[in-house]
Amino acid sequence: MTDALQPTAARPATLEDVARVAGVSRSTVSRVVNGVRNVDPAIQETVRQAVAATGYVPNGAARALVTRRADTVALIVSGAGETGGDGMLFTDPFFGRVVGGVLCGLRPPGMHPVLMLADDDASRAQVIAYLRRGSADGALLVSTHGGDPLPALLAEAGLPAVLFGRPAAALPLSYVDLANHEGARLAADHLAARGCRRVVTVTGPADLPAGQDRQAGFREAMARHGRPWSPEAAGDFTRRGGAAAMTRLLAEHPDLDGVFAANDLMAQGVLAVLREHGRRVPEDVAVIGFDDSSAATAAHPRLTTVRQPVEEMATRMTTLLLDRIRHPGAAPTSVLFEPRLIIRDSA
Amino acid sequence: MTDALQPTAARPATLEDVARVAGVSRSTVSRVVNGVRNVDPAIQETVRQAVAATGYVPNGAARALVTRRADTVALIVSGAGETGGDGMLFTDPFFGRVVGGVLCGLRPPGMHPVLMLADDDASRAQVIAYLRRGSADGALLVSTHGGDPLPALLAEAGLPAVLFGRPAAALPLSYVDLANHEGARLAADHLAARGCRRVVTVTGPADLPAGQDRQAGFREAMARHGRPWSPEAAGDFTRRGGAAAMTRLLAEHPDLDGVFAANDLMAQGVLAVLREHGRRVPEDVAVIGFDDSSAATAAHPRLTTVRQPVEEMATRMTTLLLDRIRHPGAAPTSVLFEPRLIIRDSA
DNA sequence: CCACACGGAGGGAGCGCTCTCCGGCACGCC
DNA sequence: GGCGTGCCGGAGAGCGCTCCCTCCGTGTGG
Repeated sequence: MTDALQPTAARPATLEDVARVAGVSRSTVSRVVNGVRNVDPAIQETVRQAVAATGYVPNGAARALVTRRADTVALIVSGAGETGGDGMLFTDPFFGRVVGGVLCGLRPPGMHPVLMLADDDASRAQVIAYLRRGSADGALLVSTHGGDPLPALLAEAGLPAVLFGRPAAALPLSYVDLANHEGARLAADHLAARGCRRVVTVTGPADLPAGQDRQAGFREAMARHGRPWSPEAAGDFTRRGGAAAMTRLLAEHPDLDGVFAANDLMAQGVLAVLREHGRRVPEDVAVIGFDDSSAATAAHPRLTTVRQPVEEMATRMTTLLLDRIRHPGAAPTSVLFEPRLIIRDSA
Repeated sequence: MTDALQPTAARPATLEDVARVAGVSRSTVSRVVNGVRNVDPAIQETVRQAVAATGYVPNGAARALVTRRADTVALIVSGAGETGGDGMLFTDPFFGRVVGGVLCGLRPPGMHPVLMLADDDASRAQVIAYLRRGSADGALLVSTHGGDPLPALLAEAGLPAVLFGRPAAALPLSYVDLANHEGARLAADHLAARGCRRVVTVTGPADLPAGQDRQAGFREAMARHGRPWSPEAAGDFTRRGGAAAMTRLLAEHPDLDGVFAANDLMAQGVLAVLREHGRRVPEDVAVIGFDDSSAATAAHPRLTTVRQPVEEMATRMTTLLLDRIRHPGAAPTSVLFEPRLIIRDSA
C-alpha cells in the first residue's frame, strides 16, 4: 500500500488524494461524490473504489465555505432573564416534543439542529453572530416570553427564521401556531356542557400571546354561555405556578366547580392542590388542561385536555424554514393548527 | 458612504473589506479581531471602528477550514432500533436535564451542541461521517441501549467522545457515571430500615449497565439484610413499562410491602397501579424511585428517590470532552458521582 | 556611527472544496 | 468529407480566513 492509499490518521484524505488514487482529476471526483452531471460509469466505479480505499469524507468547512451553506439550523429557546437553572427549562415536556418534531423534519434533508439558549443580551448577540457568520443557515425559535427581543433582532438582521407561536409584536417572520382561541373555546364548551357553574381559570404568562389567546378565547366562550366573568389567577406554565394560582383561587372561591388551566403542567399543580383540599376530581371539580403533553396521562386522574400537535407543528416549522432558506426572497408564511379536545378522566 | 462602508446585504463584509476601510492589511485586522500579538493601540482602535462600520462578522466556515475546529460538539442520543416516535424519547425528563447540563458546560467556551439521533445503522453512519468531516469536534453520547454499537464505532474511528454511563463493553472511551450500585444500596437499606419484608423490584432494561448495576446493587444490599432473593420484573424506564411490570408483580405477590423502581418514571407507573388496586403509599406499600427527576416531585405521593446529579454529570461530561479535544493523545478518564437518598413521601 | 535586535505591519501561501470555463473527442448531418 | 453539436473530463480561479515569513523602522549597545 502506498501513502496515498493509506493516509495517516493525522491527515484525512482530501479530494486530491482520491483523485490521485483513482487517476482522474479533482473535479471528476467531486462530480461523482456529489452526483452531478454525467460521469462515465466505469470512471464512477473507479472513483468509488478510491473513495472507499482512502476512507474519504468531504470536509464540511471547505464545502460550507464555497457553497455558503452550513446545512445546520439553530434551534433557539429564548426567554428573557433568569431561567433559574437551565435544567428546569428543558424539563418541560413541551420542549422535548418540539425537539422531537424538529429532528423529524430535519432528518430528510440530512440536517441537524444546534441548540442555543438566549436568555440575556449577551447570549442574544451570540445567537445573531452565530447566524451571521454562517454557522447556521436559519433559526427555529421558541420564545417563552412575550417581551423577547430576539424575534425583532432576527427580522432586522434579515436572517431566515421561523417562530413557534405568533410573535408578540407584528413582525415579518414566518410562524406556526395553534388556534389557541378555538382551543380555549373547546375547553369552555366542555365545562359548560358538564354543567359547571363556577369556573375559574389559571392563565399562562400575561405577555405571551399563547397565554393571552387562551385566556381571551376562554372568556369569550364563557360569555357566549352567559357567564360574563370568571375568576382568573396568573400562572407561569410551571407545575408550581399552577399550584400557587390554584391555592389563591380556592381561598377566594371555595365553591368553584371547574378549572381551566392554560397548560398541562399547571393543571398538574391544580390537581395536587385540589387533592390536598379534599376535592374530588372530577366529581367535585372538573379540570381541563392544555397541550396534551405527557403530563396529561401521567397525572391522576388523567387529564382531559386540549391537544396541541406540537411535534407536527415543530416539523412544519422546519419545512417552513427550509423553504425560506432556499427562497430568501419569499414572503413570510404562517400556519395555524387546529386544536382538539381529548376527553379523559378529569372533566 | 462608499460601497466599502455599506456592503450590500447580499455580500457580507470580509476581512479584506474591513482592512480597506481601516487602511491596514488583512493580517492586522485578523490580529485585532482575534486579539493575538501586539498591535499598536491607535491602529487597534481604527480597526475596531472599521469592524463596527462594516458590520463585520468573521466567516465561520473559512475559519473552521484553516483552524480545523468547528467549535461545535455533537450531542448524540443513541438507542438501537425503533424509538416508536422520537417525541416519546425526549419526553423523558432525563434528557432535558442532560441538555441543560451540557448547555451549561458549553457556555463558557462559547460552543454549542448539535443534536443528533442515532437509532439505526444509517443514522449511526451519518453521525460518524458528521464528525469525520469536521462538522463537530467531538461527541457527547447518551446511550439508551446496552447493545448500542455507536461507542465502539466512535472509539474505532479515534474520535473524541465522552459517554454518559459506563459502556456495556470495555472501550477506550471517557465517561461519567453514577455509583449505581451504591445508589441501589441506599434504597435497599431504607426499605429494610422501614421494616419492609416483602420487597419487589422493577428493573431497567437488562442490557443497560445502569439497569444492571442498580439491580445487582439492590440484590447485594438485600442479601446483606438477610433476603437472598426478591421478585423482579423488567421494565424499560418508561411510565408504561413500570406500570406493566407492577401489574405482573402484584398479581404474583399480592402481599408485597415495598417496591424499588430503577427510575422515577417507572415508579410513577408503579404508583398508578398501586392506586388502582387500592394500596396506600406509603402505608401499605413503600415505593422508592431513582434519578430524582421532575417526575419525583410531580408524583403523588411525592417520590422518595435516589438522586442522580444529572445536570452536574452532563456538565462534567462536556469539560471532559473539551479536554480531550485539546489533548487528543491523553488517556480516557472516568468520573463517578455519588448518589444521595432523597426522602419524601412514598417511603 | 554602525551592527544588531526586536517590535509590529504586510505579503502570500495555502486550508479543501465547488463551479465555471475550456478543450478534446465522437457522432451526425448536410 | 467537413463542420457543427453534444458530452464528458480537466484546469484553474477563487470562497474568507489564519499564520508563517519577510521587511521595515526604531531603539540599543558596542
